[in-house]
Amino acid sequence: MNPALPLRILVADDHFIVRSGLVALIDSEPGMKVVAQGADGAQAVTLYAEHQPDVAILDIRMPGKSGTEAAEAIRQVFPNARILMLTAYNGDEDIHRALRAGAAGYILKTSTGDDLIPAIRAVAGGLRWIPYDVAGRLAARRQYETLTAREIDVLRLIAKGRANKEIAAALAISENTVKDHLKSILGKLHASARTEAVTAAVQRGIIEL
Amino acid sequence: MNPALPLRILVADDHFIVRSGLVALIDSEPGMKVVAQGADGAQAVTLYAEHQPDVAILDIRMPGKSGTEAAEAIRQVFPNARILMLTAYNGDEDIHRALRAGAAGYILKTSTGDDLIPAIRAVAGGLRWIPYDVAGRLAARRQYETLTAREIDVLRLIAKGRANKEIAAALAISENTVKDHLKSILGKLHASARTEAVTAAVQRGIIEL
DNA sequence: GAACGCATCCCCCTTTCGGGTGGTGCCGTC
DNA sequence: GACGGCACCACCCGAAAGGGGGATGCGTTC
Repeated sequence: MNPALPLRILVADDHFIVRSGLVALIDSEPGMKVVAQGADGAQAVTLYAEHQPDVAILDIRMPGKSGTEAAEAIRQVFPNARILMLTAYNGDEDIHRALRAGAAGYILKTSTGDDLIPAIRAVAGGLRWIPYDVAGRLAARRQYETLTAREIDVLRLIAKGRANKEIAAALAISENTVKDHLKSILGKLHASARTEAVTAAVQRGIIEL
Repeated sequence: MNPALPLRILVADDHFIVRSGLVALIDSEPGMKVVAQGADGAQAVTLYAEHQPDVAILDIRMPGKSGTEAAEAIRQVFPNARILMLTAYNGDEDIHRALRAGAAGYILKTSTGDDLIPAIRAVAGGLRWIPYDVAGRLAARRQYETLTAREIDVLRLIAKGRANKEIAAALAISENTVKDHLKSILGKLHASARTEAVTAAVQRGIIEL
């Protein structure tokens, strides 16, 4: 990477105002500039392939394809993609998801330019950027298994308040099978009741409300 | 208000990046400029009194004193304060709280400059500014009664997946009473099961996950 | 003081849920 | 071909949920 050339950056966030803030902060910094902007994960993937920037800054929560999904999609095609995940929340789940999806670092939306710019440079240089206060929490984080497509189908209907019998009718399967999927969901999410499963899944970004 | 003088604007948002975006968008617009920035509701109140801007743009959700609380505090001292509420979410509950707190307008963080600038001018001119889709929802909005404080206590524990018996123990009341509150919650939110009540309440901004 | 909302408690009942055990067929991996 | 994961189905059973009913006390509002 030639230090004489400015860092080329892609930003993706569903909030136009946030994108404007990022652009303002980045473009006013010598040696880096925003070359593309997207409003959701799907756009981020397309724009990444088109511009192949040095760093992609993705909001972790976006409508449609989320930042994590976009990161996974990008890194399937460009395994060396350097991704900096942006989030409004400081929850462990978001952070872990970001890193698992292949992000090299993450920053909070509360970050000032004094934090954002070094983070971008670090990620561009192939380093990781993880805020100190949560680096330790990550290791002790509780693991959970991934849900299958069918389990997520069931979970979405559970979130709508549907009873097992109604879910069975909607998916054209037996109520026993719905219960089977539910058992599996409860086990994987370490939940003891359907309501807890739904809130846990929402917090982890598995489903949306 | 003299049209020759630029509109003086206060922005308050806990996300530095969002503040930067607002400043960039506003200051690049002729006839308006940001005169003060705050990171929470308390700062917004102090800065408002200090600068007495033409328009205050407040994030509805901030740590400590929220945007709605700040708006109420400001309008107690300055009843003619023109407040534009900013939010990432468009839950009905947020919108109602904002308008009830005395906000003249309401914009989403997804808004572009083409939406933000007219909103500021409208509010500065003493008009209301409600996004079209929000206005429609407000009119056609499914009416639901407000929950009591105790019902929200119960609902929060339900959202955590607690059983009625556990909730009774946590709140030091009888399980029958918990069931009574739940019955009331289900009726008020037009839900048929506790899980649906939780998702409906989250979507309306009554509780958070 | 009557009416009302709120919080509290109690009973009843039926349905649903959650957890256990068992099985089949399919598909991909080792 | 054996193994594991997945989707599917079945049965049992105790616990939990939810939908009725009625009741008390305590404030506030009319």
